[in-house]
Amino acid sequence: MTAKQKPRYQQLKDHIITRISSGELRPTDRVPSENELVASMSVSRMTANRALRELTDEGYVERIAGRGTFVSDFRSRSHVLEVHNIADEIERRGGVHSCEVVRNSRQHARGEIARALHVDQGVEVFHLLLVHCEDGTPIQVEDRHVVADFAPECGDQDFHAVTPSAYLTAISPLQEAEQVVRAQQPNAAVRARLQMAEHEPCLVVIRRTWSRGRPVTFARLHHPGSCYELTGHYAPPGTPKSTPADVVQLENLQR
Amino acid sequence: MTAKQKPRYQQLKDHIITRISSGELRPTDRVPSENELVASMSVSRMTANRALRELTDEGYVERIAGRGTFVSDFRSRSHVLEVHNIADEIERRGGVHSCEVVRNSRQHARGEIARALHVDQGVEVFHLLLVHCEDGTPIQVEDRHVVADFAPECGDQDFHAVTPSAYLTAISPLQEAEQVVRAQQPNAAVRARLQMAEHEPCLVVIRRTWSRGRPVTFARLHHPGSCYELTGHYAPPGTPKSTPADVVQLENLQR
DNA sequence: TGGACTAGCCTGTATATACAACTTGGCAGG
DNA sequence: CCTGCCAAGTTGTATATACAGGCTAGTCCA
Repeated sequence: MTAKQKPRYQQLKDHIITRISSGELRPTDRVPSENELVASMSVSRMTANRALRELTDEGYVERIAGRGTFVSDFRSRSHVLEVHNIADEIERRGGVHSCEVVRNSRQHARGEIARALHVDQGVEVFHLLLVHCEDGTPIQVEDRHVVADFAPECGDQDFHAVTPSAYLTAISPLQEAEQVVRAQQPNAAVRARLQMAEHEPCLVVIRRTWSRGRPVTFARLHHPGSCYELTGHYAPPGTPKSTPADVVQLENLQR
Repeated sequence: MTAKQKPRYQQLKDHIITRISSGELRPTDRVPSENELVASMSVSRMTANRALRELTDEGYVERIAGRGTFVSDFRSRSHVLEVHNIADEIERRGGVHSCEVVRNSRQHARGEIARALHVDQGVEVFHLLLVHCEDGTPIQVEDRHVVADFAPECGDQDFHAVTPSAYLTAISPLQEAEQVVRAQQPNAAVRARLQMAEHEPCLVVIRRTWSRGRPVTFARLHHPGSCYELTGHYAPPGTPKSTPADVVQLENLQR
C-alpha cells in the first residue's frame, strides 16, 4: 500500500513552505518567480501560479505584480498572532507602551513547564517576567518560558525596546498557537504588580506557541479585569473591513 | 472615473454568494456544476472551477467528486461560529446539557440594545434569558436580544430542545460575528443563577452576530470563572489536526 | 543633466484542451 | 431477481497559450 501521490501544485507548496519554515527563505526574501519555477520544477506556469496564489491566501507569501513574490512578514499572519504583541496593540489605540523587566533568567524546566514545552525535565529554558504598562498604568503581567536552544540570545535582549513576542517572531515565524482564556482571581503577587483592587478579577490568557513543528514558548498573561478586554471580529474571507466606530460603541456597553 | 471591472471569476463568486445569502440557495442545495456554469455564464470551465474552488476554501460550498457542489451547512463555517452553541460544546466533552428558560418575551428595543442591533428605538425584539447547565451545574447565563422581524417565531420556540444559537442558525446562516471577552464580577442576580461563591469572577462574552448584512442578535454570556474557559487553536490552513490530549494537559495547568 | 520612453520581467486573468478518478443509474447477462 | 459492468456526468488536476497591466532599469534624446 503506497501512499497516494500528492498533486503537483501541492508538492510545490510543500517545497516552498519547507524552505520558509527551515529558515532558508526569510521574511521579505524573494521567492522564485512563476517562470523560474516552470524551469526548475518542470511544471506549467498555471500550476506554479496556483501554488503561489494559494500560499498567498494562506498568508505565507505576498505578491506584487511587476516585482515578484516575497515571504510574508509573519506578524500579520493570523488574527491571533497579530494581536500577540501587546506593544502594537497599545500603540494601535494611541497609547504609550512601557514595560518593566522583573526577571530574565536561565532555568531548568520542571514539571508542568517541561510538559507544556515538550522537553525533558532539566532542559534549559529562559524565564521572563515583565509588567507591561499603557500610559503608565500596568495592563499585563507576562510570565513566559522560552526553550533556550530556540532563542539562545534571549538572556541578552533588552525587552524594554522589543517585546518578547516581537523578538521571538523575529527569530523564526511562529506558526501555530493554542490558547486558553479564563477569568480568575489573581494571587497577591500579580495583584500587586497590576495595582488591582481586592476581589477584582483577572482575565488570564495562557498561550503556547509553536515554531518549526515544536512548542517554543509558553506564556501566562494576566490582565486586570477592569481595564482589559479581548476583542475579535469574525467574517468570511472577502468581507469588507469592519467598522471600528461600531466596535467601540459595543465595547462601551457596560452594566 | 468608472469603477474597475471585477475579474470574471470574482463576478461568478459574487453571483453565487448572493444566491446563497438571499436564501435562494439553502444549505445542502445543489449548486450549478462547472459545465452548467460554462453554458449559462459564458466562461471557461477553468474559470468556473476557480470560482467554485475558492468558495470551497472560504466555506460557502462543499464539493464531492462525481456528485456535485452543494451549499455548506454553515454550522461548521468559522472557528467561532462553530463553538457558538453551548449544547454542542458540552456534548463534545461528554457532558449532559440542560437548560432553564427564565424569560422569553417580546419587548421594544431601547438605548444600547437598539444601537447594538442597528434598529430604531421602540422596534420589537425578543428578550431571552436562559441558564445552561452541564450535568446539572449552571455554566452559562445567556442574556440575548433578537431582532423580531428576523425571527418572528422566536416566542414560540422551545429552547429546552434547541438552543437559541441553533435555532437562529437554522433560520439563516450567521455570517459575521463580533465579540468582546472580559473578566468581571457578576451582579447579584447572575451570581445567584450560576450558584457562584462571593468574589468569584465571571468570564463574560459579549457577542453580536450578523446575517444577510445586518446585526440580528446580541448576547451577553456569563460563565463562572471557576469552571469555564475559552479555548482556541490556531494553525495555518493545511496543518494536520491538533492533539486533543495535549490541550487537556494544558488546561489542567493550575496555579 | 534630466526627463521621457521602452524593453523585459513580473503577476493576474482567461481560455481550450486533456486525462484521471469518483459516483450514480441503467442495462445486459446470468 | 440479482450481479456486474459500462456510460454519462461530475470534480480534480495539468498543460499550453494568450493578453493585460504593473514595475524597473537602462537607454536615448533634448
